[in-house]
Amino acid sequence: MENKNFELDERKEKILDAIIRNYLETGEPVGSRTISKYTDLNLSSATIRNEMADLEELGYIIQPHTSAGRIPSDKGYRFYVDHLMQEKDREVTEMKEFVIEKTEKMEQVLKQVAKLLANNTNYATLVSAPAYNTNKIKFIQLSHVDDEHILAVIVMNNNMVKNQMIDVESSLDNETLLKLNLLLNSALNGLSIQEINLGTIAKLKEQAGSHSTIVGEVLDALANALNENEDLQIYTSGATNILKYPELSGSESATNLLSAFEEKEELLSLVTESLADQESETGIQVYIGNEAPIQTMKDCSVVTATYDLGEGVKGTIGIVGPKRMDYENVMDNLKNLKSQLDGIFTKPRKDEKS
Amino acid sequence: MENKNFELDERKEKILDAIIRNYLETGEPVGSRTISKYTDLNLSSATIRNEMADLEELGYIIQPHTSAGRIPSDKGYRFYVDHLMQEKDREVTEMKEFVIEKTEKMEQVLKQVAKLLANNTNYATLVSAPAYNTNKIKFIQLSHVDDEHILAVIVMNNNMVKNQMIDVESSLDNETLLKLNLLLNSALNGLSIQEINLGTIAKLKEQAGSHSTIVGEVLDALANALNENEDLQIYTSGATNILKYPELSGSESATNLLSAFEEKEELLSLVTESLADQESETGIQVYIGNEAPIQTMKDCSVVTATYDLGEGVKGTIGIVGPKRMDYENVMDNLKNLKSQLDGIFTKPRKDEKS
DNA sequence: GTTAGCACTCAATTAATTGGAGTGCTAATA
DNA sequence: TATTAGCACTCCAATTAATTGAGTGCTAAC
Repeated sequence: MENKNFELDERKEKILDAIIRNYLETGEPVGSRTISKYTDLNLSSATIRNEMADLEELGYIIQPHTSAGRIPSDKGYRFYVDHLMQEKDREVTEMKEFVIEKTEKMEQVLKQVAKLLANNTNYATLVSAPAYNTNKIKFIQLSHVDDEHILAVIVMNNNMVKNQMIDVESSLDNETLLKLNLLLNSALNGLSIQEINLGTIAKLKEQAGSHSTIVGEVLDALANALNENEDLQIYTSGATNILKYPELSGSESATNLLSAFEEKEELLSLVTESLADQESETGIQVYIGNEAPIQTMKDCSVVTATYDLGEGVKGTIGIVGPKRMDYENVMDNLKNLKSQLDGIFTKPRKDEKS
Repeated sequence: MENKNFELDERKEKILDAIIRNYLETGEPVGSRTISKYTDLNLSSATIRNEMADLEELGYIIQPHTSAGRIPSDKGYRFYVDHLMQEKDREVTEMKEFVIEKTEKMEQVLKQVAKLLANNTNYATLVSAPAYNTNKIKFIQLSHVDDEHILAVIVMNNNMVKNQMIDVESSLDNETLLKLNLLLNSALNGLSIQEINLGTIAKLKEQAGSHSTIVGEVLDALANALNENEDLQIYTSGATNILKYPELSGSESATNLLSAFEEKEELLSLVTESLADQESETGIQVYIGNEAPIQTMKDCSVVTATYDLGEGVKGTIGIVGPKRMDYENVMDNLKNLKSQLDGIFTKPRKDEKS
């Protein structure tokens, strides 16, 4: 009655909690007798039955068929995640196995994170590379490769490097190349991709004079190189874990899920959605069943965390599994990895041997 | 009797052929009555039965259980592939859908090839990036990025580009950098990775004088960049197709296969093996059942083709599916793609619009 | 408000039944 | 001697029937 929430009194909450916990463990519909013993409420199964009937009416649990036990509904899971689940706030340092090897290559790290998470949770995981669209150009260089090709090397703020080969009609002499280099650098250095607008471009081409076509190509290449790579940098692991859960592997949705993880294109919308959805203070989002951003995952639960490298550069870590998911463990893991990733690539790393 | 092969007379061959073709189509064990009608031999089912008994004794076909039809054994498939199958030698040009969009990026092309093949065959496919270890260095450039970093850009013969960021203690002035560039290029241009031996290195370091540590780092970076990428460049597609075939998806081997395609590490040995196994004049290898290079695929058939970019640079295209595989179609597709890939990256490409 | 008791329901397991495709063998046929 | 028709036999696969048991809802007593 005096509980903060109107629908459920404390006893109902406890019973719901017990039902869900039990179901998470066993995966079997749970009956009144089980609860009667499982809890410390000292109530008979008959009483539990009455309460369960109420809980079902309120939509928190479901009976797969008459004369079966109850399983949590989406609403039930939601309530569990929001109110019942106790988040274990272990300190990060406790978990030795989680220490990420600091490698030069971001790619390696992210792959490793995906794998680590999959191993720890037994669900399917994905990690998106950070979206560097606010990142700035640090340095551009055109080099003569052979008579028909110029190589454009672009270095970004975070020391990410992009290459683009450019075909040219006729060979350029060194002097022109040097001039173009100078021109491009003075015009573009310090700008982010968004900041390169039509004005900048027009001005640049004007200054380039007879070589404006080359400049145009460089700009195309720039946009090209940066977009293309951002588009689809998602690392996944443990997709086959999906098959471990009968509630998923049975239906054809399992195949769709596996395909999604193989093609990765569909996962992109999951990432963007989750990046947009950051209301919670923890930076962790939970999608249950139909709440999931993409239809393919309507029979799953999806938990995502957004890691933040500072300056608006963000990426996503995600876990996809059955609704009957060990939310506590999953969120714990995510929180942990998130805190380790936050800032890892921008932080100075002086402790390396080489 | 006067047949080139000792075990089977012509009639038995025809019957075996009919059995296998029928089984490839239907996936069901095939009985004597079916064959009696299917072929133009005009034999009664009883006669066929006798012949089938012989074929079984010789090991070409198998009876799943008494009172079932026969299915091909591994030996049967092998005979089919080697002697019975007719390879349709369509000209390449016929197949419009196969035209590969010529993109700048090798990666894109290979991904596309994998996908194309998976779509055309409904099996799982993999494409390995070519091993460029015999490829030569075309051009090296060190650039000043900031006070603590130098960027090494290495362009190979085939216009492949590698980057490696190098940490330096203290900033180098432009002149030194220019000198180093000159030195590195004159020493290393035209060499393949194998050709850079200790002598070259010692000499190079000597010439570099006080900057020999930098040179060392560049060489490390070089080896590093080139090895690392060669290690594990395998593109896959259609792995989930495996689930379409009951004989695979039933057992747990399906999960193992899917994992192998997800992790990709295991596939590496498949690639190396198939590169080693090139006896056939067509450049295509067929592994049936236990012949497969890796244990995970013992219940499958694996067909690989080796494409050749010239100068010893080679890669593999592979298909993994059930033993009951449409070998003709698969080999046709592989031959086709192989011929399109052969030399594609080294050939001059003048027909592009830009 | 709680509980014991009882009749009822329904999935899941196991057992029994049947149908049919296919074989192997034998004896007749060309 | 090779081929074929005929028949008894085998065994999987699919169907139906019987059994079990966990769990419920309801009622009446505490």
